[in-house]
Amino acid sequence: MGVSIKDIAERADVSPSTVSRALSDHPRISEETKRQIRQLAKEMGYTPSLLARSLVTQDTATIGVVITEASDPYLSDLVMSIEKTAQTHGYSVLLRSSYFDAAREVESVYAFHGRRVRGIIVIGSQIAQGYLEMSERLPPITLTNSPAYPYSVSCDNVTGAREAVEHLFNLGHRRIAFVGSRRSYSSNQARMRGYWEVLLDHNLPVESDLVFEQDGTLRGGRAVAEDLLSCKPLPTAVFCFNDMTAIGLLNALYERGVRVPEDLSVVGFDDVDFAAHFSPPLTTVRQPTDMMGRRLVHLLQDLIEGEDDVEPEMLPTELVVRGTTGPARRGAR
Amino acid sequence: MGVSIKDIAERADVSPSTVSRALSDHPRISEETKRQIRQLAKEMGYTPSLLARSLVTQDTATIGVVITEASDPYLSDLVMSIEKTAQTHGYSVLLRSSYFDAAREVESVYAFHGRRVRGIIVIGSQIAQGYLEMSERLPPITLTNSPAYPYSVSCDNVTGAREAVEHLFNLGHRRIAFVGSRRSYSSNQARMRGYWEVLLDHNLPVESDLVFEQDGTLRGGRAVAEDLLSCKPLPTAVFCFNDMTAIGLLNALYERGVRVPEDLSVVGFDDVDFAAHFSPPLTTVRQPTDMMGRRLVHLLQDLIEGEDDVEPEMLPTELVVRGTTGPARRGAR
DNA sequence: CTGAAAGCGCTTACAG
DNA sequence: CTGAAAGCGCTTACAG
Repeated sequence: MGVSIKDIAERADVSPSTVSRALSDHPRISEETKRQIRQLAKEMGYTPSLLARSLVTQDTATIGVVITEASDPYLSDLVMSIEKTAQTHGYSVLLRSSYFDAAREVESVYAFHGRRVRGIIVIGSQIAQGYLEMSERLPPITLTNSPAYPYSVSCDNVTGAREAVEHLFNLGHRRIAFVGSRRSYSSNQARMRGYWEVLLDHNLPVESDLVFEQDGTLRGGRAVAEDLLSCKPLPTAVFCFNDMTAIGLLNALYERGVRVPEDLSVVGFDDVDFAAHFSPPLTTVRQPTDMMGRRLVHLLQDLIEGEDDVEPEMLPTELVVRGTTGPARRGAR
Repeated sequence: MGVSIKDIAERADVSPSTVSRALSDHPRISEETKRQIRQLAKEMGYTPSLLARSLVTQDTATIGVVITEASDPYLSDLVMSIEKTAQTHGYSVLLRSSYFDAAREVESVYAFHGRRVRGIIVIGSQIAQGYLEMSERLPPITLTNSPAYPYSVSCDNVTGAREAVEHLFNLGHRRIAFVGSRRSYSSNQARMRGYWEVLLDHNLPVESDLVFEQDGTLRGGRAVAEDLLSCKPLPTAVFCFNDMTAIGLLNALYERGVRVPEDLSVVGFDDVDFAAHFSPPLTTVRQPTDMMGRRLVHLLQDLIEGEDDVEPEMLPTELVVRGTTGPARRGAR
């Protein structure tokens, strides 16, 4: 159907080998021949089949990215950063969603392998350590926020969460709630741990009815408001798993006439683009999203090149204090 | 390196052809042989190379998606919808960003062609009609919001914009500003046209200093506030190219003490997820994002299958009135 | 400087 | 029911 190297060879009256070499600028082909063949290739609208090339070179120059779902700007920013870095390094990226389902995640990984990607990045893996037991025939796999997995790039979720909760504590808050995400999520576990640690450090009781499990979405944040407001005594502050949850919650609070931060302080996590654009602007923990994308690709690159003695990476977060946190209500102390 | 059909053939003491057929459940292979070979394949950790298969079947079962940049939730939602639909139809998706640059866009299209994708979706094309003059050797290309291009899925930007501006007019607004995006953007042109049409319909002057060119980002929306507020007399309402612009603007207005909607009404476009979660919730024009993604893939599918007599599709929008629009200030009428 | 040949890992008519 | 052969579109030692 398309134009092949053979077609060009015929027209140029040379062998296919020569065409191949001319096109890849092989040193031992005469300039004259090269010029002629390049010209012909252009005329005939030739685009080399990377498919065929990959088969012989054993290099598809492709990486696969498994994402849970991109309805979270943090995740799409991460994907963009990965794609950008990958492209810089000459890789194409294949994308696939797992919809938070372990089976679909694994299926995607195998589908990628079938396409002979050089490496795979799984964002928000549901099985994390599970890859250690199946990595026999698979290409290198890199994970986010799974610091126990040897090939991973995480942000320091525990410390980030600690800083957020310390911040609340320092503002005088003593009843601090946590709205988490899915339990299977390692980043959720880490952030919850940070939350607990601070409470314990300050001899505050860890009350299970101040801990809520949600799904990291706007809707989840909205949905939790009801339960949160029926706690008694009311918490004076809430630390949320991520910005989406925080914003959903803020919205529901606003509708109910709960003032932020006067009645309730709220902290998010991620510092997505529009967190700063919310009113009041959201206090949150910034993740080095762009950096994570870059490190993820570089780590994968190292693994692809056979570099084996790599370490899990842990990137620092940064507390960004804005308008949704303030001193605890007097009466509540 | 990996396990191939040949390796299995040797171990099973049959020919590679038989292995291939057994694995693809060919009817004329004995059940016994099939079972044995499947078993062996599993044991040996065989994953067929779709690369090799594609080369012979001339079908990579892959489509390419060119995106401008996913920092806009509308765009990432669209990509997700495309990916979901593509996966349902057995296609993998290759992703690439153009960063609003025509050259990078075209480069991406050719890169996809090199990988022999079956079709390409370009979101937010910078060259639109340009594809008509180069489609000779390329796979089918489908565009968004370029209704003049024969293979496209658009939402009815003109009508959507008209409804937004009519809504403002009906609230008594007579000085209505427009904050647009890049001029090269066909959806921007269409929305601007809708804006103009309504003004003309009502014999309102079209004032060029009420029309601003921005870039469709939060930052762009923020940046325009200064200029907008220096118009005299002040406009009483603003129609924005998209929700990101509107939210950036709202934020800057809030900081300056301009009340919305009392002092200024604001309308967005897209109805991204968190538009409803903003406070006040954003009045906007809803795009059928999910539907667009599905139609885009189906259209591409038709073209791939040789279905030639397709029509550009135009999907309806829906005005969603929420909290950022209200009656014009008395004095301003 | 150029060509013939083998091979990447599959599929699929063509025989038997 | 199974195999040998050709071929998809390239690259790359091996010769000359």
